[in-house]
Amino acid sequence: MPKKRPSNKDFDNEEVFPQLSLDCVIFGFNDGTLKVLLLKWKGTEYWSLPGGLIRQSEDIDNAAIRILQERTGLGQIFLRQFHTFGKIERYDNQKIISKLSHVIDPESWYDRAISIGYYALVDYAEVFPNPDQFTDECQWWILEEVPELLFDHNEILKKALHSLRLELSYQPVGYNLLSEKFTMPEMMRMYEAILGSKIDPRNFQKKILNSGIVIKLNEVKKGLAHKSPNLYMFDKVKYQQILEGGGLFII
Amino acid sequence: MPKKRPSNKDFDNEEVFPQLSLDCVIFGFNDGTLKVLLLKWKGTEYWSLPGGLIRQSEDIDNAAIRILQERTGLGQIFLRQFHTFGKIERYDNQKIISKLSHVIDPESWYDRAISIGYYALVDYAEVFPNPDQFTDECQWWILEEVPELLFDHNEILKKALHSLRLELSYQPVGYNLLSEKFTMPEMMRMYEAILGSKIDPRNFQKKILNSGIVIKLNEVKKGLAHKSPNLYMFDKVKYQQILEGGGLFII
DNA sequence: AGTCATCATGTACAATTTACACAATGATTT
DNA sequence: AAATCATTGTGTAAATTGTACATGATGACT
Repeated sequence: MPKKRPSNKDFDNEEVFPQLSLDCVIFGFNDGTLKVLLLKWKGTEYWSLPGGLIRQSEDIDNAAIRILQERTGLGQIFLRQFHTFGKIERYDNQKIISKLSHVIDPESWYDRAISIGYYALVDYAEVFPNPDQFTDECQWWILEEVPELLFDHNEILKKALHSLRLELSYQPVGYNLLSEKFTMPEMMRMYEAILGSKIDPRNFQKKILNSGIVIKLNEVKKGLAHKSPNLYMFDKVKYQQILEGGGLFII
Repeated sequence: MPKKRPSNKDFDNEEVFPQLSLDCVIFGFNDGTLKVLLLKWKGTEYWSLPGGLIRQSEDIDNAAIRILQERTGLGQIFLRQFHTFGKIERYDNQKIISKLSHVIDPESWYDRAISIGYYALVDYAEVFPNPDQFTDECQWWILEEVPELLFDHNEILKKALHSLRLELSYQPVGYNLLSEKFTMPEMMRMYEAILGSKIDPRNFQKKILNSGIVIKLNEVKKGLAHKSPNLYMFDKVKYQQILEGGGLFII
């Protein structure tokens, strides 16, 4: 079915896997809402998820780490492979080519590609968004306000969020979305943002403290408009114990 | 890193994705234990999971369905994509070539391949195991007795089982592992086999009946050595409702 | 000094999960 | 025909977990 199948090269002249790509859903948390990092393609108003190709010389997990590094500047990342997308018609190829022909070379474009999806949780405050060579903007979007994306990226995002929610329900996930020190309401709002529902603060606090994954500090967060909330940190040892098995946790 | 990159063909002369494969972990349940369908490579004593290549003309889900159909004869299948394996050194390539050089052509063999893993749950009694063109035996193995497998297939199997266990705990998965009519102890032993732990029969029965996914029939299973157990069936409507969303459920 | 939004906290009730033992069945043996 | 034996089927009480809910304390701002 594909018309052309040139041997693909990436830009370091590193050989890459043909017809295979990797897409990253990068979640951040700020101001009480979940955010996603999106890229705007050069000379267009079209947005997509960050992604890239997989080099012959790297593990796919490392490809995801590299792409994340390039887009966010972060080295310490929570990453999960969540699904591989391989429908024949993931999106309308002609439409994509017509939208992006000034950036991509239609001659070296495959009719079909399979994409491996990863999602990442990062500390919003430490990210320096960085466009790639196809794009001229890299920006956080509020999850609920994400526009129509190129390719099948809305579906990928939806599936990533679904996987994140599932994971959250049986594992503590927050580590990388919050700053090192955080308040209980911050953590609670993060859970609310991910799950998309309200949580009772008393029950939440009880549950989190009972699990032992956080340590209460003798410090409060000053400078807010109201009562200064107490600060907490994750108990890294306990946290890791609970995460035991399953997934890629780089720290 | 790969030395050769020929355009790969499969045997219907259908073009396939290069450097990409698909592996299936096919679970069955019989005689109180979980079983896995394995293939023995021609002229060797080496076993592997069933697998294959992905055609340019099919969705990856359909590739998995096709492979399953070819190995088991079954059309109605419960399938889940659970992970994509993409380490550089998933296994020792030279070792594989030396073991299988009489079956595979080392010239058309990639130095590296990425494999998409699916697991399937099938009704043991209805499967007709069927080797492929590289193998001369297709057989059920008891999960605990699975030998050392070719490639990284022991790891893939381990991850599949892990995913199945996770899924079992939030979805009623049994439908496809049991015959149409089954007894409560059979169902319980299936859960025990998957989870690898004992379950209290009174609590199990209570839970399953309360969930409403099974219907008690006015029939017992005769011919056993002891008291004839009652038969049950799944309530398909209820079952589907509970499965709502998430995953590939082919029926 | 008063106002106000936010933070911190405990108890009672409901729901769920866990632990646990014995009588009934029906094929097999004596 | 009676006894044996492995297996099936069933209920209750205790413990645990989850849920619902309201008020006083704080600290910046006016």
